[in-house]
Amino acid sequence: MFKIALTRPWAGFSLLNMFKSSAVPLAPRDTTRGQILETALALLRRNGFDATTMRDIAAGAGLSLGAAYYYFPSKEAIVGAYYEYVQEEHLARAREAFAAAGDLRARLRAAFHTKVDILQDDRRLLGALFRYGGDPEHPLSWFGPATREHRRMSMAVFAEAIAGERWPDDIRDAAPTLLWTLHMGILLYLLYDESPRQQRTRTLIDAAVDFVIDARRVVTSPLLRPIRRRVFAVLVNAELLAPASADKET
Amino acid sequence: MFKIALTRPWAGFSLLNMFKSSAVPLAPRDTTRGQILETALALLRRNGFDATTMRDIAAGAGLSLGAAYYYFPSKEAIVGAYYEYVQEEHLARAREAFAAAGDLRARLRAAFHTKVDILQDDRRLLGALFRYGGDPEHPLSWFGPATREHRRMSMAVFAEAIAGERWPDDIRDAAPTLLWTLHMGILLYLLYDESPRQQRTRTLIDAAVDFVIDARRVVTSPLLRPIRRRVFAVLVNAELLAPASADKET
DNA sequence: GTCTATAAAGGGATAGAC
DNA sequence: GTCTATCCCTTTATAGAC
Repeated sequence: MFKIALTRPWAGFSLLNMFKSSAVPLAPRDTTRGQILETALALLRRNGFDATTMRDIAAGAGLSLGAAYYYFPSKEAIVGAYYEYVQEEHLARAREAFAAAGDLRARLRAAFHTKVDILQDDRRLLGALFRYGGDPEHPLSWFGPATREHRRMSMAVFAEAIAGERWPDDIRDAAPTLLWTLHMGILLYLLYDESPRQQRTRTLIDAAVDFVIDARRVVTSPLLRPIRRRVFAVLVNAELLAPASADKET
Repeated sequence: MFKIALTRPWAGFSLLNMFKSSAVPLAPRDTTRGQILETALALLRRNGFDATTMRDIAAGAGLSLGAAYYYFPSKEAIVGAYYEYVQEEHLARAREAFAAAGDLRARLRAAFHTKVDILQDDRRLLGALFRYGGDPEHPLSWFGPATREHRRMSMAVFAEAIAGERWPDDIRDAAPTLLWTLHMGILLYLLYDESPRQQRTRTLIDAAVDFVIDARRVVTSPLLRPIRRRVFAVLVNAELLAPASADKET
């Protein structure tokens, strides 16, 4: 098993590492790998995960089945490559929007809307990714240890969105995680949103951001400090929140 | 296709209807169906969804493959039957705990803990159910239209937990949905909880309930009424919350 | 009506020739 | 790197025994 694996491009790497080590953004048309990815994503978007077979993908890319498996160890790996692309694209688009700037409300809206911009037409594919969330062992699970780095990068976008505002330290630490959680909820909503052009998700985002702005005043109130303390302590203890970072020089 | 289907016990029913119409609780050992279910659940619990084949199940129950398919249209249907069982069991156990009563804190704890009691040893199986959540069309999706009745029943347990307390009407309407959402989050946590006997999930539940008790005071405050109103309006509009029931005679 | 036996289709994945 | 051939499994469907 090991010997054989070494003859393949993804040998010795976890699925995840493979995606990350691809210097290629998503689909450079001139490589075989790029052709497979492009074909696969078109098919996956159109027909969903189960209805798209590796045989379809190989045929669409003008290759044999075995050749497709040479480039991707599994169908899941192809979906994983798409996930990497989404992450990079979100960071890029959000930063662009942040540069145009605006107040906190505008930045938060941008953080959520750019993500939905990217995912809006790929809801069936999103649903395919969702399935791995139930398996802690799976390298593609959104909540598993294997994707910790993914989550960290995803949360970093929200950290950038709220940077430059004055926050109590504990809230600044917790906010990216809380916003990421909200964003996961919004993505679940998007999955089920059958309104034209997913307008309802857009409306929900704006309302959710308004709520966050409102909640900011309430939650930062000194009156609620005891509750806040206790809640954060519980979340840290449950490993749902990173421990407070004391190293904040500057 | 139609003619053949009519000779089978699940003919003319959706997958979901089939589960619901089963007068059998879960596994009455003396029926063939019960034997299949019992065998299947033992295998699914031990080996997970993908590693358990219909051939294993049939063999374990001392039947042919075809016979297994006679009773269950698919492997998913077997998992679905388990889901029905969980629902009924939760209602029964929670009601028993509610009868022993106690204050709101005790009742809320009971509502969450009884659910975890039932699911604790079946985390791999839970993960298998999770996968359908990404597919709005799937009859077993936890968030799809096909399982609306399931959710309603699940929320009803939480409605019973908070019954008998004094609440503002809008909060009484919203609370079961909010508690159900919290409970889904806790189940996700349970899925990933590798601590001995899932002690961390138990701790999280207790803390979450404490938070709900705390939050009750804050959220019902007249000062927050404007925010509350706006949030509930948004959630109703997003169809995440049922419209306020004005028909509350008595 | 209930079940067995079996086959065939479809698809993920791998082996090994070239 | 690419192909063909093949394995294995799920699932559907059918014929027919009891």
